[in-house]
Parts: sequence; C-alpha cells; structure tokens
Amino acid sequence: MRVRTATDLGAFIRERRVKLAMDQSDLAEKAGTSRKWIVEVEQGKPRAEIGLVLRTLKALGVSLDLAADRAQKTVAAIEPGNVDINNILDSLKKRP
Amino acid sequence: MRVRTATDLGAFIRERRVKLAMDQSDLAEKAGTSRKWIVEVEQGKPRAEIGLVLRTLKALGVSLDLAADRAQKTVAAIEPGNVDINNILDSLKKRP
DNA sequence: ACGAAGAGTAACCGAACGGTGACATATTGT
DNA sequence: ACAATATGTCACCGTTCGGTTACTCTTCGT
Repeated sequence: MRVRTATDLGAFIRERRVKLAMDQSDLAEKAGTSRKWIVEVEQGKPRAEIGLVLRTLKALGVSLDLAADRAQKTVAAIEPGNVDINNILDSLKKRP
Repeated sequence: MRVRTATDLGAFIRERRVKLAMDQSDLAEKAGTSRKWIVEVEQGKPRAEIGLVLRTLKALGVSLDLAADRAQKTVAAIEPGNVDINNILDSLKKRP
C-alpha cells in the first residue's frame, strides 16, 4: 500500500492489526509502546515518532520500502543522454 | 530500499537529497521544516515525527510502500485451507 | 439481562520536540 | 590565500509528546 499521509499509515496499521486478530493492548505490548499511542496512531496522528512507528510495523510483520519516483529526475539526469558525472566525481572525491 | 530503522531512513534521505543536488536548506524549505531538523533526521533521529518525514519524502519525490510480510500469517490463515470467516463476518457486520 | 472485552477519551507530568539565530568547521571555487 | 558555500552544533523557548491511570461507551458472548 502506498502511504502518503499519517492517516494512510493509521488505516494500514489498524487493518493489519485486525487481520492478525490482535487488540490494541496486544499490539502496544508487542511494539513496546502504550495503548494510548496505538489509538492515536490509528487515528492518523501526524506527530507520532518514526521510531515507534517502525517498531509497530515490525510487530505487525510489515515491511517498509522507499523508492525514488520515476517521474522525478535528478538534476544530472534532466539533460537526456547525460552521464551523471557529478555523482561520479563526488564519490571519487569522498575516498580518502 | 527496505527501511528498518531511523538510521536507514536518514541514509536514504541524504542519498536522495544529494542525488537531486539539493543542500539541506533547499530540502528544509521544500519540505516545510527547518534545516536543523533535516540534519537530525539524516543522522537517524528516531523521534522525528512522521508527518514531517512524509512531507520530506514527498519533497524528494520518494514513494513509501507498506507490505505485509509473506512469512507472517494472519491467525485465520494459520490453519491450512481455511476461509477467513472472521473477516467475512466482520465486514458484513460493519454494514449499516 | 448480565458481565467481559475492546475501544476512545481525559488529566497529569517529565521529557523531548522542532524552530530560530548564531557560531564553528569543513569543503569548494577562484 | 581568500571568499563563498555547506554542514554540524549550540542555547533558548514554547509546544507537544508518550506513559499512566481511570473513566465512559459500545459490542460481544452467554
């Protein structure tokens, strides 16, 4: 599922929790947090901390993947047919 | 990229930012946050809030996907060949 | 009809957040 | 060598966090 907002996240977590037949207390314990926090996150709290979110996803057996959108190009790739010379130079420069 | 920890997240964000030839100030502005926050997140701050993280990923043209791990099964699916009768009943129950 | 279980809410509290502005180091281009 | 740029760090501050405990309100099984 593609997650764009905290609300998406909350919906996914709840759905997954229910599918695993856990109640909020179960999940809270497994994720090492409080039931109150689970309630808030499932409601889409945007200020929840990622650390807890990641632990919660782990407790739910959910993996999180990031991918650069094809639509958005790097500056070096905007000119068609270009080699990304800047990145090549950068990575060479960083070696001691 | 699979993200398991806040450190993973930070590394990905930095990598992506550099590829897009943005500095921390650029990204902070685009994501609607402060440069200080970008610094901390790139360093793997586990208590950063997801709302800002999601905005930052958007600013970087990165999509976030969640997927239930195949390994972990729902309770209803543990018994082989079972129909997930609980979920069916639940969804019927929820209709007004 | 009854009690149990799940979910949402409230008040309280210390701890940490994120923004600002300034300063200190790298690192870069000329 | 110099100035410009980028990154990391600091102190300060108002705001909000997350945990705890207790209470309500449904919904459920019996």
